[in-house]
Amino acid sequence: MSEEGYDHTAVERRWQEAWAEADAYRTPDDAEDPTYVLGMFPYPSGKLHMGHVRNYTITDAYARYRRMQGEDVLHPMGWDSFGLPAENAAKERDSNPRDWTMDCIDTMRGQMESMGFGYDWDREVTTCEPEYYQWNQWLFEQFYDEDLVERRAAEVNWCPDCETVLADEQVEGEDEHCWRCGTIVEQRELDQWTLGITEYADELLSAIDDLEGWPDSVREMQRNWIGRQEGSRVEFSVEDHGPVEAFTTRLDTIHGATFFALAPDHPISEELAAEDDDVAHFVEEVADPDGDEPNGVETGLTATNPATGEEVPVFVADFVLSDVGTGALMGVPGHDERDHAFAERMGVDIVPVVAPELEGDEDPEAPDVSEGAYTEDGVLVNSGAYDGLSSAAAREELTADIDSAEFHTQYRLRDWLISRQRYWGTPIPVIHCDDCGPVLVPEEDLPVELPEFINTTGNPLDAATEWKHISCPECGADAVRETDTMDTFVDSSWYFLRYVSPDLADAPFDVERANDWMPVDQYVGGLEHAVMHLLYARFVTKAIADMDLLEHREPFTNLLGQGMVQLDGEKMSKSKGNTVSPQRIVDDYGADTARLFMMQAARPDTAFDWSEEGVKSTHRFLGRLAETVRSFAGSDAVVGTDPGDGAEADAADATAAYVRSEVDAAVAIATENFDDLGFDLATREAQQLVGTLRSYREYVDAVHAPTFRRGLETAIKLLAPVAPHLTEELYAELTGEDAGLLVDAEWPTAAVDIDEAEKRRQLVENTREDVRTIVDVAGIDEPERIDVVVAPEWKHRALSIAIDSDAPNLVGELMQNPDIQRHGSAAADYAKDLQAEREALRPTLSPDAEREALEAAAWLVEREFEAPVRVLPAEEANDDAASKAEPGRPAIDIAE
RNA sequence: GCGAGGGUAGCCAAGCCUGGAAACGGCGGCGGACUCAAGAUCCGCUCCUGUAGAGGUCCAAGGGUUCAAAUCCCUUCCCUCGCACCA
Repeated sequence: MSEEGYDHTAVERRWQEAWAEADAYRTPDDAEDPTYVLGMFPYPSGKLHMGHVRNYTITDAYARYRRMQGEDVLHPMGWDSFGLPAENAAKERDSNPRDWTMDCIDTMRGQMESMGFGYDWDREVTTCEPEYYQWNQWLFEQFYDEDLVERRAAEVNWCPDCETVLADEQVEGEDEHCWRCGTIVEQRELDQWTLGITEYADELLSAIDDLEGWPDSVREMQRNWIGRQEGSRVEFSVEDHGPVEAFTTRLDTIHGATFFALAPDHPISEELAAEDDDVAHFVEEVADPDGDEPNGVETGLTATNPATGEEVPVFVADFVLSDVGTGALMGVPGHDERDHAFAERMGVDIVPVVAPELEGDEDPEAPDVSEGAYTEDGVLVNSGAYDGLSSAAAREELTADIDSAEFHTQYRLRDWLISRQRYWGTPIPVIHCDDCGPVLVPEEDLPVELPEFINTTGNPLDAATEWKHISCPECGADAVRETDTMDTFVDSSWYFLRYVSPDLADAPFDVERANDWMPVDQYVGGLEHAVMHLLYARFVTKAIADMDLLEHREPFTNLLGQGMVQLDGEKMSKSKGNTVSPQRIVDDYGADTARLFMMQAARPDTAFDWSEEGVKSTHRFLGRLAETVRSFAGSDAVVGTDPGDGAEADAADATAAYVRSEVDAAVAIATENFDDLGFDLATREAQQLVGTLRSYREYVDAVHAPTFRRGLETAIKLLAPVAPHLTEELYAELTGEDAGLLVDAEWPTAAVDIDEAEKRRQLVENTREDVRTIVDVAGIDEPERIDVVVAPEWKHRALSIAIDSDAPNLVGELMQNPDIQRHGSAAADYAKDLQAEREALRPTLSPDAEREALEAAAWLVEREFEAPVRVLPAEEANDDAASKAEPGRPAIDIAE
């Protein structure tokens, strides 16, 4: 008989409408500390892809689960809708970015609805609307007032394809390519706006330790990115040029500093290049900062080593980077591999000044550094008065003793460059006046709205002359607007706050409500944002907190980085042409199938392969589920069914008792897994329960209706977060009109704990396997009767005494117990067994629970071997069998 | 080079934090029930040996801790990701 399946299109549409009608996902403003579940909002590129579907299925399933647990839930969605693709698309189509973006948003919102994602659309946030981006401008001005905004001339990353600058975080890989388009970036010198994220470097770093709900990988990447290093600044006096500052983490090695090196673009190098052809030639022709070889040129100058007073040669070298430290360094070839290589090439002295620490009183001996540097900490030698000090102590003392030296902590993190030479972004609210310089647009004049799009080769804002020319707010003179817009990561650095009060007209967010609702409890998204978005959001949250606008200093309590959806082990991508269209899957199999397949395929944070076979199998499962519910709901059995758990209805029905215990087990296990986002295991459990119910239905003439009904209702509820449409439909068919919507229904509770449930399953499974093994190994063709004999009570007692006992002689202790002792040699034998395995003993089910579990499962054995099964207490069985039975391992006797 | 995360049966993938049963589930393969047949569904098997539930070998490789290790510790190899002439 074939499964007829179900009409997924009709079912899904029906319930999407019903949910909308009921406003099922609305989070009222007076909700108290709702569970805040958030997926990273998408860039509206036009169509949902599988990555989106996975991301948003995870948040939706979790949000639905929490809601069924009785929690208020905040689960909003919005659009990260500024950005270059819209501008490019507009140019290609001779349209404008706004219309194109809005079309994309409409399409994607429709697709999200058809996936059944339950968002509170009243809280939708769209960053390209002035109602949103005015607050980017407002925040920019607050940051300005807090001295967190700077305009500075700097060497910046320029993407020639995007025709704009990029922040350091947006340049990726060894080849330094643009994060968005992959083009190799160039350097340009420009006046640009930056936000002072470095002010927060220390806190951004140290607070990572407390982000226990974040993946280690992300925490580590952020630590690396911030790149805190403790060391000392020290000045070397360069002949004719005065003191030059260098940074070092190894001031203890300063007595071995035998040269001094400057970056090719260090101011002194540039001065020297102007008058020295060799230096100029090196800087312009030879220097190769990306090469493996440390190249350099002798300047002929010397510098004074402040520790030794000696004159050491000064080089311009390409391995010295102007944006690391001070762009100048002291070279210690004895204790740094790269300095060593350079010194060998240039013929500079190599002097060991740190020796390995030795045991006992032996005098430390300078290491041989002729072939390679000794880079470990140790004990100082060749360092005059500092000889014998440990490296750590020497760093302290030298920093104190050398006049120009001071402790300094250095970061790799740079300020966040937010200027972009693009149209489709938030205008930076600044006016440039020849007399007054850059002036903020007065708060009452915000927002600075984007002018009409002009299709031009440069920045359209430059071409918008009418918009651009304005009078200075301070002196009234003719002035021009800033034509750079903000990095779109500014938009996403605080959008999670806007959802709290999306329509608020006089502030970016409602402070009191944000204090109650934030932080986001569960954030889900791709880890390509591990540094960029997630670091900016943390920074902005902290800065806002310091403006007394928020009591929270971290935005996201728990972070899940969802894994990729792959095809044949490869990432799906348009360029590879190996994408699977979510739309097609929804058309062919329905949203529930797509969602359930994805959630059961793997844990949400691991990559998995898309499999059409798997999708089909999931679809067939949903068909079986529908058939099972419908044939029951449409039968006479359901009439007059008490919706209680039915446990008391017919205690003698062992098969029904088995089903009930499996229902409890499924609830206990699925609930625990939902709690920690283990959707694969949770849905598996629910699917297994459906299988159990179907086996039960097939085996008995008539199911015990209350039990069966509870089983179905449980399966429906356990699957509801992942496959909401079909379960809603079946819930209505099973419970009738009055029960209300499944989205609002209560999560089921289990009568057993996981430990108990697993012990039962283990016992049943082991016993069934033992029967199979015996039948197989003994070559029994058609068993006549199968007896399962439960261990006598006294053995259970002996076992539990043995587990608790720490007596040296266990046999002796057990035999002192009269209840055990009176079983004579059988007791002695068992006691010896227990003694032998003493350390490995583990608690089993109680004798009653064990017998009950076996009786309940007897039908499985009867069905499989087509022979009657008796579960007997030891007293009723023959002595031979009874003597073999042990707690957790019943004796089995099969008659042929 | 530094750092993080991994390597589990033919394949995918749980378990590892909190040590205790050849190790969940799916796919593929094999056998059986149902069927004229196919599909679907259902019941088993799928490391080796074994005529009563046993024995052996096993979770990248090697070593260690422990009564007991896929699980804890160390070393090595391989994979993935991030950072990197970082002073």
